[in-house]
Amino acid sequence: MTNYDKKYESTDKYSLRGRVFQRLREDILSGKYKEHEELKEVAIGEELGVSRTPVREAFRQLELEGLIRIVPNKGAYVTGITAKDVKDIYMIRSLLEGLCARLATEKISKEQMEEMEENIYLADFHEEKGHLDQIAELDNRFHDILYEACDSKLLEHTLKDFHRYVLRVRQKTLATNTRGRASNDEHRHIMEAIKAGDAALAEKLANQHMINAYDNMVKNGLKEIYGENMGETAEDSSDSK
Amino acid sequence: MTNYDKKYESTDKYSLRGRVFQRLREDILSGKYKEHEELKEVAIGEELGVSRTPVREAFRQLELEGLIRIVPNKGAYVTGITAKDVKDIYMIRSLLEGLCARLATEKISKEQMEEMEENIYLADFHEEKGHLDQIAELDNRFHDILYEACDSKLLEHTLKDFHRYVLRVRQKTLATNTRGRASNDEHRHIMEAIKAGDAALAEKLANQHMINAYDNMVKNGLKEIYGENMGETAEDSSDSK
DNA sequence: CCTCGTATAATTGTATACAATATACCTTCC
DNA sequence: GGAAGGTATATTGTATACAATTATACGAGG
Repeated sequence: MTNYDKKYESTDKYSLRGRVFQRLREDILSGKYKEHEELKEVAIGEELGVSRTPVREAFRQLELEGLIRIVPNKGAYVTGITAKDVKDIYMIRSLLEGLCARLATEKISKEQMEEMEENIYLADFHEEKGHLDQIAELDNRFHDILYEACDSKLLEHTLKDFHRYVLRVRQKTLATNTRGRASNDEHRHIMEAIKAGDAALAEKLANQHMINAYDNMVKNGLKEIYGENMGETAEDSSDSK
Repeated sequence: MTNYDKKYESTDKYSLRGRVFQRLREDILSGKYKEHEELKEVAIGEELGVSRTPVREAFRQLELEGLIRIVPNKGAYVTGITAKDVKDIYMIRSLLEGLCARLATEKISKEQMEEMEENIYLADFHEEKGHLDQIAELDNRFHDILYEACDSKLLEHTLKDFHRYVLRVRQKTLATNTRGRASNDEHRHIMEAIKAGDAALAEKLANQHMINAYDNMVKNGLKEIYGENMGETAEDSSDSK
């Protein structure tokens, strides 16, 4: 057990700070607080019935998670994700998910393997029925299983960070297209490679899975959301005020 | 400009919290505070002449940087790095430094290219003279230049995180061996590949550079520092008290 | 001698008061 | 009318007081 999971253990669910942190993270990821929106300490505190102290500490944590940006003596703002950020993240994830799949081939446990198979089976079912929410949920869970199976807390932590970071964008694009089936087929092939003990193939398939996911995002509206200026910041348009 | 560098801009150097944060980070990385040592809010506050509030906020940031671990209602402890952690980091860095070198081949600026060449030239000089401190400094700087040259704030940020994280270990191993020359030669080859526009070669060389660096660490005392139990935690030996 | 429990001390968690800073608005002067 | 400056207000930064929790020491009971 490394320091990294203990770090996560310590993300205190029951202290006020921990609850504020988790609540704000949820609200940012779900879109309740929109990009570039200012978060005021007193307003958040009153809404949650706590003082400024735990709110401030939660802010410091959210900043390091990359979800908000704190400008000294000014305020805390929900960060925007640029199209360039998304591209970079998928580039990085492509390599690291490949590494993760390769390591998982050696390290995956029986239970994890079974949950992975069940995950794919269930996703097929919900795909038939058109249950978009469940499909998204299972998709997320598939990757989490993979992360946990690689037996590297550091890699797991890094990948979960990136994964969470792009969730905001994914929610806007995945629900309206037909990527679900293809994605699950790719999951199946990755799983089969791992089960067969073919680490090199698992790595290659996981690499490609990320590339496909990104390509699909671009095709299905990423540019519409973030503008044609892929690579420029979305924040520049709101800096006047 | 993405949110990530703005995040870094906001690492306030002049507020008390920012100064405490940077000071503690320095002290942890330099080894003033040893692994598993407990950091007490009042003690740190008195030493730096500030109240607990900025210290607490600095702790929250240090935790997210992975330098300390906060156990609710108990305390803050300097994190230990296990041999497994180091191995995982170098595995990840190998891939990402390769990606970084590949991207840098397209994106590097004239100034960055020149600083890189100068860096290698200077490192040769100090290698001749046996200036170990300068060699280490130039080695760090070479990688920072590479990170900055890839034109991805996200990748840069991620790599700097990992780089900083292993510095503590590296200081214990690099100063006493003859890796300096070989390392600088590898830097030169990476630089030449970038200069020649050969992205694939630059990636491959950067991959291998990390693998070599790790192999050298293992040969030169990593196990002595962290025990033979590569993969187990160093923290288990201090949990009784 | 060991174990358990209680009291006490030490430490962190939270709230609040006060200080410093930034923003907005209004006045004044050109 | 517009620009410069100052004052009021809002917001964050810091310090401190108090509450809650945890660790420690000590003594009673077995």
